[in-house]
Amino acid sequence: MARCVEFNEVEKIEKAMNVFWEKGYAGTSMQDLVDAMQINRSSLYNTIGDKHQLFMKCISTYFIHAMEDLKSKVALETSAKQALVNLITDKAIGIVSCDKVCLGMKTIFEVATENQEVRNILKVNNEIFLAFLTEMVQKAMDANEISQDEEATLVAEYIAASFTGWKQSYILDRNPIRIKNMSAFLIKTILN
Amino acid sequence: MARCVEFNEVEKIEKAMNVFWEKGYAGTSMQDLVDAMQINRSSLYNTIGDKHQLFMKCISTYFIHAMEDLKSKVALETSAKQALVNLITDKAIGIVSCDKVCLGMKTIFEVATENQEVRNILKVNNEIFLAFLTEMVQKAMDANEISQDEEATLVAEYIAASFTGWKQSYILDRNPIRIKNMSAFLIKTILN
DNA sequence: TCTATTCTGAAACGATTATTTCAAAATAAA
DNA sequence: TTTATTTTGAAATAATCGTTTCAGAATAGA
Repeated sequence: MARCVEFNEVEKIEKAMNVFWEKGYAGTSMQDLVDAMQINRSSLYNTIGDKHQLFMKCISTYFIHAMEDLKSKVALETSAKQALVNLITDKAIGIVSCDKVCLGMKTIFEVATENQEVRNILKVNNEIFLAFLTEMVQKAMDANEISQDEEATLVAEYIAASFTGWKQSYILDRNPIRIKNMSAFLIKTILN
Repeated sequence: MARCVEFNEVEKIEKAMNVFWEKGYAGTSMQDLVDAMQINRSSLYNTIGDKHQLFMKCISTYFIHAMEDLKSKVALETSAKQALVNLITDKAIGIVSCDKVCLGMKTIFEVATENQEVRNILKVNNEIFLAFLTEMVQKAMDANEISQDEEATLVAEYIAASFTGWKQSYILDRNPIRIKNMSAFLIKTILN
């Protein structure tokens, strides 16, 4: 009976995601968003909602992509330990090959402390990631590839926390060697 | 010949610092600042400058306080290793006893990537902190209190990066035990 | 007390903020 | 083609943004 939406929502969300990624939540204006998304202001409000709702969709999309990327890379490896080493090395490379701050990390420090809803979606997604990591660590332990002195959960959390620390270091120093050394050190101390 | 400034600048800067600390740079308005500082808008612009200049002063003040705090705590300890253990433990406790994000960390992720001047002041102060940490690690190595397998600089950077990672974890999970376990694990793997 | 200078308070600045409104264009079914 | 419904574009909204202006209050030296 009526006209249909003309734009691809997923595609537009991804464009919005990149703006938030670059400027942060408070630093991004609706004007920035409609410019980047190439969508009309009222279409945006009609189909997606306000700034906060759009942001939530962006965060979700971001994590879906991140997990897909992660799983595709791990899937190729049969040894759990080697998969972990690859994952850590890959993260270290990822950190130094992009000067932007990962949207997840940026959001944790900018909005998660004040906005309950944002904190919650980050928390949930982080737990999915941690569960995935824990499973890998546990597999490596079961296969006797790495030490079983610590609990798998702790090791997984420790690895995840390291990534954020490396990014902080790289934002300030822009020194890829430091990140490489830290990742090598993490691998050495954990996966022995 | 003329009237003098009536307010204590240092005192006002500290009040401004707390606002930025809570709301971030973009999230803080000049209105928020004049309200918290209890100072007139024009007095603020006359004596301190615009938002950016005020922010820079806040960052400086923040780091001065942080370093003073750090040095006073370390000064009491004679063993370099024990001083390191205390420092790490203390940081872990600090992270879980405040739901706010450390102003330094918050700023690194919010503004440092885009604003050269902010990045630079953070970088300089971070290097002072790292130099201080490195010296402690080196002393502990020289005294044969900890392993000398790694370079002192790397160990110091690794410790500093861990703090940021722990904060990220705590923002999401609010789980003090996790932070305690991670700090214990760091101490165990590094200071042996 | 007078005068020169500076600080102070409040109002005003134009630009931008997020969001809403509404007439006109578009389109799917009748 | 007509009609009912929805999208779209642009303008308008009221609020807030960072910053400036300026008359008047305050004060230190003459």
